[in-house]
Amino acid sequence: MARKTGSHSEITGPKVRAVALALFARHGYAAVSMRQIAAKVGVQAGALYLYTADKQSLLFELMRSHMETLLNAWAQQDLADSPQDQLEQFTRFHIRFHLDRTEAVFVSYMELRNLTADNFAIIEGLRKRYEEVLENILITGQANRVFDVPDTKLATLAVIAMLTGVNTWYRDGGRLSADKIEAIYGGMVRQAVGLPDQA
Amino acid sequence: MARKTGSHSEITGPKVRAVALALFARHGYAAVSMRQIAAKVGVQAGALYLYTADKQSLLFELMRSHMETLLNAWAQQDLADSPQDQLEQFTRFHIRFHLDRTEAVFVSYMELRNLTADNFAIIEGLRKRYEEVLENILITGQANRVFDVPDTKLATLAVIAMLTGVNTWYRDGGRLSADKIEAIYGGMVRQAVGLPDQA
DNA sequence: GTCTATAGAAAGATAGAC
DNA sequence: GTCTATCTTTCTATAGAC
Repeated sequence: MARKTGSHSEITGPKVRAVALALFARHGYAAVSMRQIAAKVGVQAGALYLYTADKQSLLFELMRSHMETLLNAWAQQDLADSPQDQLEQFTRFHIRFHLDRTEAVFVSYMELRNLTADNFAIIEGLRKRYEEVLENILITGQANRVFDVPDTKLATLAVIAMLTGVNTWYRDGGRLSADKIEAIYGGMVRQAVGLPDQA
Repeated sequence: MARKTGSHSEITGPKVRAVALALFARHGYAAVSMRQIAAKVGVQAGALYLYTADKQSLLFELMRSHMETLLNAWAQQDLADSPQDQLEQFTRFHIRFHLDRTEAVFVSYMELRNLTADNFAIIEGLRKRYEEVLENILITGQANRVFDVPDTKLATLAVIAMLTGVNTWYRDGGRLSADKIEAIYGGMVRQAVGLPDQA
């Protein structure tokens, strides 16, 4: 019952995905060859097809996994009581989660057009579920008259774009710590939805 | 002195760039072949090299041209007097300009990693010059105590990310007109920098 | 499970005819 | 100015040995 010696599928499989993620993030899906991935993993190109049906499946699996990890991570949050606190919670959660996975975020935003139509539809569905998390917070706060948001749909997209934008310039060891950035963005988001400067 | 009949460099050259822009925007730089571009232009692949030194130069020229058009368009604006009005002017200008050139915007943000190091540095320089336009407005408004912006650098990046994000979801004939979108985003930006709901 | 070998297609770019 | 033809390289994916 012992597994055959030399079998490394539990190691090599994840390594293939990790290497592919790094290379896709740096050079782009279309610019990366299966040979490049194989070389970095330390196997021959043909061996990759033991771990993925093809290059497209490799990309899709990376994106699907990223989106589901995101949704699961939010689902495990202990949701705050008031819409104001939920908004701050979401802001900090979003920035932190995305700064912790810059490669997956980059690939998930940049490589959408390289998905097949079917795969694209699945990823889009997951992305919309995440947007609904924020929109529901805004809708509740608007109904309670604590927010001033003329269009919750646009505000959702505006806030998410603003927060995800941090990934385009943040670098470890830069001028501001992640915590400080969360605080500053938290303040800007509060003001953007019409809350006073401090609760 | 008459130009040789059958010479079309003034027509074909721009057409090559227009076709390349459309294809790069849709499929990505790395995924588009010179043969595909040539087929859409209506020439053979070899003929493209009469209008561009290579594929990289074609990409760079599209991005450089886009950024310089952007900077020139802003330079020709009649600048408003107060920081508040300048901020609204910038918001409307940015959304309008970017919605009018979705392909160039897409390529200029997505294909940065496919530029050579030298070309990347040039494009980055142009992008920073544009960011300074907004940051200078925020700095002035902050100095005059009409804005409440704890960090003008972060606020600059946050506002630009928010505004450019419109391009990811806007479609002609959608729920909201460009003018309405400008108004709603104008309001959110005002609030984000600490201005009251209406001037 | 990984290898070598290779099929088969397509890429960027150039040469030289017209 | 555009063409055909081609050089050279590289690609994804598969077949079959071990």
